[in-house]
Amino acid sequence: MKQLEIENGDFLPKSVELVTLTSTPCYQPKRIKSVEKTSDSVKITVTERSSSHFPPKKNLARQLVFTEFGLSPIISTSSPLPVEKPSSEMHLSPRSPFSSISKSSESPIPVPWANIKANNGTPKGPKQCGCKQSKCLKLVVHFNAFSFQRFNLSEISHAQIDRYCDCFASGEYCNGCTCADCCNNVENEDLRKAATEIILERNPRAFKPKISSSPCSPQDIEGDKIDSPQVGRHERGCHCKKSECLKRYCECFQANVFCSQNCKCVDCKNFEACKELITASCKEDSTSIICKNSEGCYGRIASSQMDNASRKLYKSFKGSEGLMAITGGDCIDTKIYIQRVITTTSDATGLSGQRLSQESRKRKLQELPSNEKISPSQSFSDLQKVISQRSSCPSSTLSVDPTCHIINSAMVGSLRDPYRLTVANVYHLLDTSKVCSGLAVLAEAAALAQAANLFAEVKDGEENKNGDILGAKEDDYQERPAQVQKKAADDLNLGFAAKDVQEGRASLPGMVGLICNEKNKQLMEPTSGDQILNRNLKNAYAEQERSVLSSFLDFLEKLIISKNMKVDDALLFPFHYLLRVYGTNQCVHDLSNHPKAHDKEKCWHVYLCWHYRPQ
DNA sequence: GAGTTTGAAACT
DNA sequence: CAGTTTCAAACTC
Repeated sequence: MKQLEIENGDFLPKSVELVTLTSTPCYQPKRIKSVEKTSDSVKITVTERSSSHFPPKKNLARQLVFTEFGLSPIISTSSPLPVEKPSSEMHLSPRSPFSSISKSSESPIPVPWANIKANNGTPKGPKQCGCKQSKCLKLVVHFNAFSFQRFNLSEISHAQIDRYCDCFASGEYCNGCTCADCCNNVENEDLRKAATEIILERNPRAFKPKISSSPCSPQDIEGDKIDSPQVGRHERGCHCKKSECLKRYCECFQANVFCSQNCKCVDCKNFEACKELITASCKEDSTSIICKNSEGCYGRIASSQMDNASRKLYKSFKGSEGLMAITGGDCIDTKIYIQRVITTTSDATGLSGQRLSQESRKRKLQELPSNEKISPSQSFSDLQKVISQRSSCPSSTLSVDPTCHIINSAMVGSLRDPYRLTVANVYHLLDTSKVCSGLAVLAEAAALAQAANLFAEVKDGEENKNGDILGAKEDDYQERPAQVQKKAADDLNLGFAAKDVQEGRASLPGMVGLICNEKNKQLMEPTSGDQILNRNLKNAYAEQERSVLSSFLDFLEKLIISKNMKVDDALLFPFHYLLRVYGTNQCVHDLSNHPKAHDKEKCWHVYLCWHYRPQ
């Protein structure tokens, strides 16, 4: 344990001592164990975590030398490896630009709390901490002079609020605070800097903004200025469990950003679809400005059934690589939409209040085959991309966010009602799993439709050239090994078709295989069979998913309007889709007369087999 | 204003 | 990685 004299003798205290109880030669997080202050010295005791690769050396002293203008180089007395310096630099000083500006009433900085009012409606003004045990130096801060210098004002204006000592976090000294035993002042500048250094060393990103800027969606630009989007999202995401991300406990909510994929929150309501609710929530406590950032949140939906639903949704649209390649885009709204769908249907099942324990989730995940262990964000991302095509689909007649205003309208006048109850009035009869089943069926249907189109194209083309060739090729196909047919069906996500093929009763004799055959020969003669298949089916994937999801949105729109839905009506989605695509009731008639009419899903399959039967 | 709740971060 | 502890703000009464 050593003590080093302060270089500038006029700068108190005279010595600063940093003691590491354990240390490693490499960078390891440290913890401030204690801070002892005497009249002429300060001792900061930190512990460093041991590393399995580098057994700790105990009682390794590290010394910090403080000068009036900052920290001198850290001397690591026995470390053979260089200590990893934080990527960011701290230049906290009593006269830091941020400090001087933000404290001023004339500050041009729109400090986060500028618009925050206490519950009694009186402006809180610049935050004043009330720390009692941390000496206003402990724990990580997320906003400081460095970030101020580095990021522009519009970025930092979005509330880099921290739960810990706000004064320290903002690079300011405590002034007029109610804190106890405060070390965040001029007299303890050395301590302050040491703490900062340690925090940075433990986490080089600690002083970087938690809320990052990100592009807003096009519709965000709309609307009045007051509701202009709060650009950005929480970098690390929140983990709220009880607040539904609608209270200021939630860092995202507090920072005026919607929850994002980074979040691991439960029962999240902090996404755009709940804008009205958020507005209401904010109006109630008058503590926040509403934003329109369209970053949806994939906060976990607190329902085991929902987990299943998510998986089903994903499964329905699994195999969308083709679409991914085509779309490539990232429409933010789609996340919101899906979440809204999931959330509301989850609510409808009455399970929204039930939280799926991590244990349960884990178990569920383990139950899945390895190839189905889809991370929520992964499936969500896929769905997002799929639906994003909807807005670019020329045939779409829907608004960008058709249900949003409907939901919101329903909320008008009952803004204080829990979102769950309001929406449940619309969705309460919906059965999530059945809707998902409908989606799965539709995915198959659309794939078939697309396959049929391809088939027709190929057929027409061939007939123009040689009317006899097609029949011959179809005959050829029927003689191909069943594995090839199965592969084609699988790749088109034609579950039932694949099954039929396996069972030796190909419901669509020759069609898929023929398409593959033809396309193979036309485009990809020299490549492998799998490659050929994949390329040929790309467009089919895209059309399949686009069609289904577009239709599903229509369906939901109608569903929301209808208040007399029966549970089984969720299965009407395929029919809705069929009617939309073909504009006929013939399918319904055919299905109702079918021996398997009692099973709507099977009927749907049967109908498709009939509809696309070889002519 | 006191007590409770909440969730981030630290810690084990 | 999961559970626990610490902490300070948010919230409730």
